[in-house]
Amino acid sequence: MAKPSVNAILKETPSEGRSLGDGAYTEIKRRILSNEYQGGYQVLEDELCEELSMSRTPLKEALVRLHNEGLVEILPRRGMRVLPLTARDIADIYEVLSPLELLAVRSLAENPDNADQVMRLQAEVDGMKRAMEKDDLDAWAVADERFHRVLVDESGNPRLTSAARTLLDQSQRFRMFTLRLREKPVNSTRSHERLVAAIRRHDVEKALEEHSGHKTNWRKRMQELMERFGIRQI
Amino acid sequence: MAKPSVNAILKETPSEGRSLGDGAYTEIKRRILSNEYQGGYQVLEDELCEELSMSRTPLKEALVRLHNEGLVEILPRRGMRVLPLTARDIADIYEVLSPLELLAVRSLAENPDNADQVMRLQAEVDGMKRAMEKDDLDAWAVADERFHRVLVDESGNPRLTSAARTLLDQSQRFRMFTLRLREKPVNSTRSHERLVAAIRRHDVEKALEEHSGHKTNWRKRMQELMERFGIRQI
DNA sequence: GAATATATTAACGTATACGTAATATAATAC
DNA sequence: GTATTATATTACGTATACGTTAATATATTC
Repeated sequence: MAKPSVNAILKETPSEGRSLGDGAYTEIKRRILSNEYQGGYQVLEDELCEELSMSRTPLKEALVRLHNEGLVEILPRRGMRVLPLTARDIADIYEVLSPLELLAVRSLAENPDNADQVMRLQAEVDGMKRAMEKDDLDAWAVADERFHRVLVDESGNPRLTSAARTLLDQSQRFRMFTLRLREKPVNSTRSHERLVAAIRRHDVEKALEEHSGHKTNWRKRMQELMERFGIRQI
Repeated sequence: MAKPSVNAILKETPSEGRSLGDGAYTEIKRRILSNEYQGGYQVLEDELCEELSMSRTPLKEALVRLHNEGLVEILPRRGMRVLPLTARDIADIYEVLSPLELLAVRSLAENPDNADQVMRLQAEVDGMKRAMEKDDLDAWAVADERFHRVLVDESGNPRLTSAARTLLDQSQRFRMFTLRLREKPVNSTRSHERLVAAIRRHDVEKALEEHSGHKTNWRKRMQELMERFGIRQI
C-alpha cells in the first residue's frame, strides 16, 4: 500500500517550490517546524530521497539550506539530524530576536505612512481574536506566526527580515510544542492588539514598551512552563 | 601557461575546507569579500568549475550557501552574480549589526569572568596599533575584522554569532573597498581600545556608550565618504 | 570466550550523463 | 533590410554511476 505521494504535496505548494530542491526544502522544513520531525530525529539521505521521491542531488541542496538555517546538522555517513532545542537555545533565540523585532516595531511606528502596514498587522490580530472566540488554538498559532512575520517583513530592511525569519522559524518549533501546554493565549492576543494600536498612532515609546513587556513576560512564562513539565529539550 | 592551480590554494586552507564544496565556498567567499569579485560580477557555473577544477556538484553546494548568506544571486541559465551593495544596503547592514554587537558588548561586560575574552580582544587592538605604527593598512584591516569577529564569537550566544557573522561578512566588502579612501583609522583604533578597557572593568554603561558612539560616528563618516567619492554601489 | 584481524557493507562525496527549456543563430519570406 | 520562423546551442536541473572510507560484521587467533 503506497503512502500518499509526497510529489503531490510538493506540487500543492505553489508558494516557494519551483524546483525539486525547493520542494524538498519546504517540505522538510514544514515537518521540522510542525514537530513532525522532532529534535534528535535522524534519517539517512537515501531514506529521505525515497520518501520525497527524488534523487540525492536536489535533496542535498535542501539539506545544505536547512543546515545553514540551524535546523539540522549533517552527519557524515549518518544522514541528517534535526537539532534539538534546549531551554538554553530558546533563551538564546529570544535574546537575539527581541532586539530585531524591536527594531522593526520602531521602524513601523516611526513611519508616518504606515496605514497599510498597520492594516496588515491588524488583520492578523483579528485572526487571533476570531480564533480565540472559536477556541481554535491551531488557527490562533497560524495568525500569531503570521503576525510576527508581517512585523519583520514590513520593517523595510531585508537583512532584518532575513535574520528575524530564521529565528522565528527556529522558535516556531517551540511555540508549536507548547501551544497546548500553556494557558489560552488571551493576554498574548490583547498585547498584540495594544502593540498595533500604539504603532497606528505613532506612539514609538509605547510601542517599544509594549513589545518589550510582552516578550519579557512571554519568556518568563515559557521558562516556567519548561520547568513545570520538565521539558529539557524538544 | 597554466594558471596557478586553485587546488593548491584550497589545500592550503586547513581551516574550514574538508570537502571540495567547503573549499569552493571558502575560496569564492574570499574573492567576494576582498572585492576580487566585485558587485555585479557574473560568471557561469561551468566557468567556475573549470576555474576551481571541480565538478558542478560541490560547486553548486557552495553557491547555495553563498546565496543563503546574501552574497550572490543564482540566475537560471546565467550562472551566479555577486550582489552589488548600495549605500542603502550598507545602512541596512549596520542598522541590524549594531544592536547585535551591542548585545555582545553587554554580555562580555557583564561577565564577571571575562579576563580571557578581554585578552583576546586586546590582542586584536594591539594588532591594530602595531599596524598603525607601521602604516600597514592591510594588517590593520585584518586585525579590525578579527576584533569584531572575536567580539561576537565570545558573546556565548551562537545565534548572535551566526547572524552577526553574516552581516560582518557583507560589511567587509565595503570596509575593504573604503580602506584606502578614508583617513587613517587612528580614532577607530583608539575607540576600540576604550571599548576593551570598559569591558575589562565591567563598566557596562561606558562600554555600550563607547560602542554606540563609535558605530554612529563610523556610519556618518562612511556616508560622507560615499557621497564625496560618488560611490553608488560596489 | 575475549581480542584482534580481516572482510563486507553501506553511505556519502564527487563526477558524469542526460533531458529540457531558454537563448542565440541561421534561414527564409517579404 | 527587416521580420519571422526554424534550427542549433547551451546551461542548468536532476538522475545516475563510481570510488572512497567509515562502520559493522565475520573470521581468526590465543
